[in-house]
Amino acid sequence: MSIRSRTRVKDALVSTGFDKEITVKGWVRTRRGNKSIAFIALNDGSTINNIQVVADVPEFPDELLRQVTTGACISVEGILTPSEGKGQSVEIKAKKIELYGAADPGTYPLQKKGHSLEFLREIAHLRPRTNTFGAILRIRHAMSYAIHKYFNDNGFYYLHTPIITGSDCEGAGEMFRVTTLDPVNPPLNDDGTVNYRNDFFGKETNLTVSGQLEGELGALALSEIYTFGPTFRAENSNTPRHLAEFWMIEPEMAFYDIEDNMDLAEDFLKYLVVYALEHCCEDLEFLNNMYDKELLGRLNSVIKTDFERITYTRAIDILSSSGRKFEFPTDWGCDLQSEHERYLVEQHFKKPVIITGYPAKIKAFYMKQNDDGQTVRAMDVLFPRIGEIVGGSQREEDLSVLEARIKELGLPREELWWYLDTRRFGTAPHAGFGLGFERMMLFITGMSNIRDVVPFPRTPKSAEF
RNA sequence: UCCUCCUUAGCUCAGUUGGUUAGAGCACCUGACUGUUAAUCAGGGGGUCCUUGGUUCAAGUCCAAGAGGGGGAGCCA
Repeated sequence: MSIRSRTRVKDALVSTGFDKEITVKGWVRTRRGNKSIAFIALNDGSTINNIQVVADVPEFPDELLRQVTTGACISVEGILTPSEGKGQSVEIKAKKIELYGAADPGTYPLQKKGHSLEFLREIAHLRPRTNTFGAILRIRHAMSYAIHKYFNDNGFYYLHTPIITGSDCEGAGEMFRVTTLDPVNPPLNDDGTVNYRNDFFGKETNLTVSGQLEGELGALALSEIYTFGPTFRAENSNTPRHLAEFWMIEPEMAFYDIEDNMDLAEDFLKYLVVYALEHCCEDLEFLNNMYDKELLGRLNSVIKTDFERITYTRAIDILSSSGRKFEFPTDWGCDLQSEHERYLVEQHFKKPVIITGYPAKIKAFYMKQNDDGQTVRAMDVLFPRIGEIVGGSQREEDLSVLEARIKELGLPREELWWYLDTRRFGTAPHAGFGLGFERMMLFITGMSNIRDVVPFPRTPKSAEF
């Protein structure tokens, strides 16, 4: 028999093939019992639930059972039977137990009792074996799949935008440099600056902070594309909502205006929530019970409600006439701060809010300018607890307007020649947005720290594992 | 980067006004128990009180600096 032939715990738990021999493999969560009988809770990650293995102690070598402790990995051959005890419907009467790997109980860091999330972050190599992280990682997989499924089913093409970029004008944040030059003794120009002509790419390169500009190139050929890949920001952001390495989904669509863009974002977000509720029910129930009693209620309410759509100007009016004292000013032209966004979403509307029509001067160069000459067709989707989860816009497709804007902001026009070419040749109205995958995961799982919804978080001063 | 709080056993935490040998629960080890459910019961081992310096007759406790972590803010997704 091949070593991989096994019944997954998930399948065994719902099987009615009683009195037949099956093999399960996994990691021991707990072992209870006495001199004559042992109960082993076994988990293989296929589900949050464990299967109970029952062993008649005298039938197994002492040495073997002594090593079947929390954390050990074993293979069990036995008979699937309806459980004699309460608490589970099926169990396995063990006939043969093979120990793949012991886990010294004195030094194995994970215990049957709950650990703090802070402690688990220090042992991120082992935390996937906990109920919490098993659930989160299964949900993370399901959400990744749902993203691809949604776009595929709606005629979008998955475009792979580059991870290494020679463009430093994306303007989304500080970048990580990519180089093969000797950091101790790099070649220098006469003026003392680093000479990148001899670097691997012959120019200065960085890790991408956004695939949007390249995404637009794809949309202006394939009509509807999306990207879904890692994104890197070297900002010194120390918050529960920021990572230095995170995943971003960026759909980009030709022949969409800002209204179509909002419709897509709202439909997409609701689709993901529905998908999670339908496919990750047990994991979500666990998270609801252990971490956030309002999680399921919140998820269910979001899919039933229309997102509130307001302009920036209206948002400022609401904030100014709210009678609330904010730390930051709410004058027209000021950027909305966290406290403003939270007030709008959590106090005023009590549901997701999409804000459009931001002042041009606080938004990026590529956003479509409105006829008022003041505002741009930007949109931010604000979620309860998370804040900004989506940021997007209709793009400026008019070459002369775009060039004027680039000049106004002092951006390096020459480096954007390829981007501007799309407006020069067969330009089209188009729009798109970016969704932070881990921010979506925060909302879906109810976790409060973004470091707990990614397997191996990278944050300032932290790149362990 | 700024503000603020925290750091005591493997984990979670208590430790009074500065005062003898620093405690608890869980975990671990030993033993008891023939269906357990975070099993239960009895016993046992286990400490660089984050680091460095200072105040004091005396510091886990007070002061200063540093390190690590949490929360809030900024930047953003």
